[in-house]
Amino acid sequence: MSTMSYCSDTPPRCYCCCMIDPTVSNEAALVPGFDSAPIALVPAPAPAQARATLADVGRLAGVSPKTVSRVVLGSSNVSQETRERVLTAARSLRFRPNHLARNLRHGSVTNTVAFVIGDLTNPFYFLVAAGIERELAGHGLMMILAATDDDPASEERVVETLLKQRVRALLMVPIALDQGYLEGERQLGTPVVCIDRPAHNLIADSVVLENFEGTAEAVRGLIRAGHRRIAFVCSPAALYTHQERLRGYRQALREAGILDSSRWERLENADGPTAEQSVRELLALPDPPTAIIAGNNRASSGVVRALGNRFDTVAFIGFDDFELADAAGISVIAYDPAELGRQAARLVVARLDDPVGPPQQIEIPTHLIQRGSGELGVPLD
Amino acid sequence: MSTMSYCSDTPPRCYCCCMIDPTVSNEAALVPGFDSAPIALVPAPAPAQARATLADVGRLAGVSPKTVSRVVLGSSNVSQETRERVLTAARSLRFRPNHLARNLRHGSVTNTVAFVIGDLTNPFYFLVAAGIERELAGHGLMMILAATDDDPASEERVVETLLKQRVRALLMVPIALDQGYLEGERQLGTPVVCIDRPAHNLIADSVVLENFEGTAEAVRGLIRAGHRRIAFVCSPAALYTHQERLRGYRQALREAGILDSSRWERLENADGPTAEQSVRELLALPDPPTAIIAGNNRASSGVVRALGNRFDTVAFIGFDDFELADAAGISVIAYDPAELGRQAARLVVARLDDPVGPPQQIEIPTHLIQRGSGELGVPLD
DNA sequence: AGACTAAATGTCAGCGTTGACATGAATTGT
DNA sequence: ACAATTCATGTCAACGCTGACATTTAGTCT
Repeated sequence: MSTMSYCSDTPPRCYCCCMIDPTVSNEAALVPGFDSAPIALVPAPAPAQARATLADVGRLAGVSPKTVSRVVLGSSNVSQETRERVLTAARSLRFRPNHLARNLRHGSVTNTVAFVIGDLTNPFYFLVAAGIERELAGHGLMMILAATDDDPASEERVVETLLKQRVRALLMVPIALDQGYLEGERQLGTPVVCIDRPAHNLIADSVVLENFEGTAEAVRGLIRAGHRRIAFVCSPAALYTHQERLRGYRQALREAGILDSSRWERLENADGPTAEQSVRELLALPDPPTAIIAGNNRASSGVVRALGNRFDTVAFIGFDDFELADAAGISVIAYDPAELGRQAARLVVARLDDPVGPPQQIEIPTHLIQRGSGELGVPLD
Repeated sequence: MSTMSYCSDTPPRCYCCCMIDPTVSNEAALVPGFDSAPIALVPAPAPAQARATLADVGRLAGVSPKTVSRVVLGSSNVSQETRERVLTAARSLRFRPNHLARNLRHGSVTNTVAFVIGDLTNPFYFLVAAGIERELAGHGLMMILAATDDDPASEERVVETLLKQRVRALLMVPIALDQGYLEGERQLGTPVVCIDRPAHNLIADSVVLENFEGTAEAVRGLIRAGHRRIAFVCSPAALYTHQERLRGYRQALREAGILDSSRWERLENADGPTAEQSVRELLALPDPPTAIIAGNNRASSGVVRALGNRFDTVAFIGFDDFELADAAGISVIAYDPAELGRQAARLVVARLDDPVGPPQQIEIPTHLIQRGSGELGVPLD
């Protein structure tokens, strides 16, 4: 059948070293820059029965493949009698039109839109994906999900693979510092829409949150409630979103005459444990903060853990809503992640329609949900 | 360019009635059963510059398309000098091999595996998807996500669309009551792997949770702690998973001599509010339960809300872990959703390797995480 | 030198589909 | 009754790519 050697006689076998895809032929050794993925594909199964084509159906129905094609596409120029004969034949052969061939014929335009995410385990992106999926489905487009594991180098590799599959458009959460490698593709007509952060060195549409204003407004509320020592706990400042939120935080403080807040800023790491640690440190200060802002949902988890029973002595507002925040009475700066996805998908569709219009940037509004934790006043010292 | 009429002069335009895909030609009216989706596609953009093909690159480099193909595939039978000339030409034309054409040539076998989910907004499936994506990526396969919105009728429609795209395999959370419509496709060599619940009328591999034993073991623990009035709150009993968990619950009670538990079973609806309501009702009984089992994570949310401050008087164990359950000290029957996805993806790969082996069913182990809420004893009456 | 091998490259066909165009039959108009 | 029109169907080529096979060129061996 095919010449394969395995390192084990019985399944489960090793697929990383033993498998050679017979459909790729033994020519395939893959060249960097083109088919760079150093991954052996699993072999195609040997089908007991071949898949029926238009020609097969035509043969059975006694008509030409073209007539079958007409029936399948619903052309009106087919006699009722022929149509029925063809449909019967098609059903009996379990015919299913081959969209690869159709798309090739039509200039290799597919209905697939890729969504490239860094970290698949962040529930935030899932809700975004849900919004995208739904919006795209309404336009006959399918969403393909690809992850880059937050690895900038992997981003280009993944995108390259997707482009070879001729995806119709790209939706992405930019990870790499430079998306310039996509400029050529954009000129070839592939829309690129960035989500949550803007692209660099690439003319692309984008959908971002009201990071600056949302955070500033929350901090202004704390200040109005009398707080002066307000901490900001978050992930590395390098990320666009966190930059913006930090800017918003500082802006609100500045308005209140607090010019240097570096003492209350903890920006090192997004992971729960570290945010948790930061909060413990802050609370151990001789003049601990009376209010805390968490820059994202992971930081919020950390803050919740660190506050423990001191929960009603320190005001707290988190950016991003999370499950059970309502039950716990935690105030958050919230927004609709699905709306983010929906708007991004809309931009894709708009861009497919008008490839040359000026780039658009949509800002998804945020709003403060008051549940108690953010409305605490300043404790009497 | 193309003959399109819009119902509005300026974007954003209506894409549901105005758009005709010029690539699909005006023949396209779509026939039920084949291209049934009643959705007009967005038009292909008019690229400023055409996409380069092997022939274009060959022309520029002064060689035949086949030689370019050899270079791209990394064949060794190309002189170093030619190789470089070709690579230069390819880069300057921004050449990118067309996988549609390649796949067509190779018998329409793609590297795309579809994951069909009912409800995209359930974070559980996202973690599963993450596991799938990662495992598949290791085998050179991409994951395409499709949602059915928990609509059984939509399932077949979505699957049909995917099959026309010639996905390599199907991963699905079965929603419809019958997957028999896939039997033909399976015989054609497309592996089908069911996740979380088994398929009906279809020989398919599946990955499910240790629903029965996990629940039974949790209930046994409650019984050992002295509980006799143990409630079970969950979604409709029709779902396989909930059936199994309910069975496990009843089994453990039966072992303790409690033969009729219907009084403590609340199975109506998975949504938080309703589970919440159920718990309130249970607690209002003259002989309220001293322990509660929640059948899934949504029910758990409801229970948490309903318990409120009575949290330390009623023992509680939820099926499925959830964010901040640790901070809240809630005991859960947990498992690794990513592992579910990983194993499912492994089954896909194994099935691609051996299409005819006997169907496999993998059970993902669950384990009780004790955090306090499930270890409460029986209050003194 | 002539036969023989290996390496580099080319020619061709076909994967399944559908536009463009052609053909033949039935229907219409005058 | 005959051209003009409409309808049903067929033929062919091409989308981009790569296996199978053919050809050319350079290099090796006796």
